[in-house]
Amino acid sequence: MQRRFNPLEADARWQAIWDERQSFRANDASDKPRSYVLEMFPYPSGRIHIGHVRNYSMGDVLARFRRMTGHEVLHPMGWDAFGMPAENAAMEKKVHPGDWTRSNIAAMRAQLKKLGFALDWSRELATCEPDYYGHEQALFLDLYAAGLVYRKESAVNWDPVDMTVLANEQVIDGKGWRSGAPVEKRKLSQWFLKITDFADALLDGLGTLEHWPDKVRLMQENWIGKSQGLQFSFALDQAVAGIERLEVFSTRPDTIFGASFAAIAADHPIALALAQDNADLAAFADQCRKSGTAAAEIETQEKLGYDTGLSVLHPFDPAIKLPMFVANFVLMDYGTGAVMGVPAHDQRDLDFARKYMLPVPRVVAPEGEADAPIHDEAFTGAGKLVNSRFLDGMGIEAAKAEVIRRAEAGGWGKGTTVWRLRDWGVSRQRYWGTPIPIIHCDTCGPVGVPKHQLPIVLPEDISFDIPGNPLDRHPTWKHVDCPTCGKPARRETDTLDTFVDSSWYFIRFASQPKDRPFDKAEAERWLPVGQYIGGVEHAILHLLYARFWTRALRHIGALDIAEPFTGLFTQGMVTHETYKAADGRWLSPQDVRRDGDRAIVIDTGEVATIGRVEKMSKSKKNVVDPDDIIAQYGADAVRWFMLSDSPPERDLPWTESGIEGSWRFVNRLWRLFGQIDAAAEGMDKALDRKLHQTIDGVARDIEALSFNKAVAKIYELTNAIEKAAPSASRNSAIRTLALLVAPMTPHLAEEAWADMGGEGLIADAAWPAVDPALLVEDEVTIACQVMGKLRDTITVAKGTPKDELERLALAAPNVMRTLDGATPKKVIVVPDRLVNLVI
RNA sequence: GCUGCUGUAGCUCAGUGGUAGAGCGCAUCCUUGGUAAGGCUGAGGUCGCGAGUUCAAUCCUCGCCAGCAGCACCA
Repeated sequence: MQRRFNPLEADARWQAIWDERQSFRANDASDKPRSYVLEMFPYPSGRIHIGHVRNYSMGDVLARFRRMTGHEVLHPMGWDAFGMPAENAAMEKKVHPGDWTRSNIAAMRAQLKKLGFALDWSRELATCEPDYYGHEQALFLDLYAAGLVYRKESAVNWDPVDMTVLANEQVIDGKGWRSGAPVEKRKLSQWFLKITDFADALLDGLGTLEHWPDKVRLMQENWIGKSQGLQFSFALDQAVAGIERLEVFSTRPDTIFGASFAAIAADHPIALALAQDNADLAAFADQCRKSGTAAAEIETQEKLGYDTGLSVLHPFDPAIKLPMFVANFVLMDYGTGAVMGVPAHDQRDLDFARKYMLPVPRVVAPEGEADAPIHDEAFTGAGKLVNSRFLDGMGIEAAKAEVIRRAEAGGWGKGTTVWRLRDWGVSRQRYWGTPIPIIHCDTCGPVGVPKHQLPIVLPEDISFDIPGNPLDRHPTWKHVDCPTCGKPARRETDTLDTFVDSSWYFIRFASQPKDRPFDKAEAERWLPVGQYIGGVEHAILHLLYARFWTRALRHIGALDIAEPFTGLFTQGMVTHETYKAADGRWLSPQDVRRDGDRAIVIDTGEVATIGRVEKMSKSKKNVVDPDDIIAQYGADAVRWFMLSDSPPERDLPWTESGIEGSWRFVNRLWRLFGQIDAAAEGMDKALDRKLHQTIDGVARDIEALSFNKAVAKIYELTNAIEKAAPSASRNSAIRTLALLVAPMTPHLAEEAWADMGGEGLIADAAWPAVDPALLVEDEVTIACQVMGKLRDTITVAKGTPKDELERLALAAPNVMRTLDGATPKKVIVVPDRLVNLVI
């Protein structure tokens, strides 16, 4: 039996069988332990890319492994189907966003199926269908009723040519990415979700997420940005436009006696008022607004200020007057838009003070350094308060508490927590999204759509011929009667941010009744998601929003889960070399042939420049199409390559030789599977031991998502089996090997299993049991060292006593030669490990 | 600037307080009736650098260097 493994034929055959038997359908009624394995659902851009293949291969290995270890597994797939690319396609190609999206979904579904993933397709959903977004509207109304949704004016990036709102990343150098027109800031009334109500809970919750990468937790922590301090007010020495006090926030109220100036943002109400009749100040403020916020600019930007000529009075001593500046480093949208400047203990304030020759009084100092002058570096370390009247001698924390206490007693300040996190603006002035289920009535104001009228379905007859929001200019769609008073009213024409769609899809996967978003009890049986796998680019927004949404649902009693994803894994990208032609054009890998260290352009024979290894992207042309690769090598070789080599959290460089190596290995396995020798007898203890160590190790590695380690162990086992002489042990090892690779190369494994006469499908088989007795070696190799240097080794039975080891080591030929008759001064014996002789 | 991660063979990575490993690549040879291949053998490593702990450090500790990533005038 030496026929070749033919993946094209075998892949399709097994996929059809799994489909037919509904092998991967999750059983809601099962009493097995449950395991919810989820990969971030894709945006239906039209084609699966290699990054998806890597992501879903990892999830699939885990899902299949969990099935083999007796779990009832939920492993679903769906489509994050709303969003701008569909509208862009509509404008460029004159196709309806719905048609475009649905045909993309069909194409990508077919691609995914060709990879043989163990998915429960019966739960497939697309967020652009009314039977999904209608339920989302219901949830939105529930949150609205609970006071977690509100409306307020907010500035947006407005593209005056496309007549549309742009996301921040669509604004390039102040211009719209598509139109190139200068972007305007416009104030629009928009809907917000009160994520800030949960800021503390979301921050605290991070502590419970032990199976999340530290870096993601840290990123969320930074994003939430909790700072505690004192918010207090300075009295102004003269009122400006009726404003008599300046509110500031400080995390270092202990340094209040070190303040030597106050600074306000260019957009601060006081600055705006003063600029009315001060052209210089107005010009300065304009300059501040223009300066960029890019990291590089911030790094080099000089601290600039404009002296208002006004002063503020120190709250503990009105005799102390501090000058008030407008400064370019104070941000209006953080805290109160005003700060107290303490140059000795804040670097920015110090830079500023040096420039404007302001005093730099030191108020915190380590023991004995009270008089140490401040030079170019602000002192932010620990110490005791000095030059601070009643605070002198206190530690920093005690001083903070004391200042807050006195401020609260005096009624001019309050201990406060300031968050970087803002409420979540969910309004998008676009067509291809979930319509916000609100009706605006001149009499009643905004009114939630009654639930029985849901879903509010997007109108189909729209056009993208002219700029602007098609919903807003649709002739009839927005005209409805007010559900409360019956008078003519208007629908909200904004749609929801697509991050709302992805904030609860994992719940809908777990339970999808027709008449409501989900069944509480049913969803709670599957949730939370035990293992979530996706790209680190979603580390902040998607994951934070989903966490918020889950908590909000708990708040309204809809679902009693605190955290949606107890386990999170962020996988690395798939990268590829880049190639450039002599004229600077990017070349695709198909156009280039590798020849040793050089890359040759196939058509012309020219030498191409080999560039950096980068994330695959269309612009650099360094993409490979999964379809091509699958057609060439089959699904299993692709899956195997995705799992081997690089640790999953790191980037994986795609190489031609790598995929070829995987293909060769698949064939090597196939040949090996054909080598069961019915006539062979006898045990091979060493092989048995290797087998059981591998079963154990691979299981641990898969549980830890260390797929590359599992792959390495399977390579080792394969080597060992190939080298072993025929025996009953070897036959058994070959059979077991099929089980070990079943989660990774399932088509090959099924084929081999059938060939070997295995019972049923290998997809339904159990993970092989480990014999613990075989995990330990009974013979060990002992290192024999002289002065810590290895001179010889001896092989002995495990547990050989110390004195015996010492005797054997002294007799080892190379040891004797090295000792050359000398008597060891000291002998170190570590049983089962080594003997070290010190002379 | 702050935080985190990484540094082991040409490449991608396992690994361990005590003999340094795999895949790919490379070289030699064999096979050409497993053949869009298969196999034998082999070369190749101051385990980033420096110090400390230890009988013994690639591994533990400290310092440094390099690369990558995230955050960032956040008061």
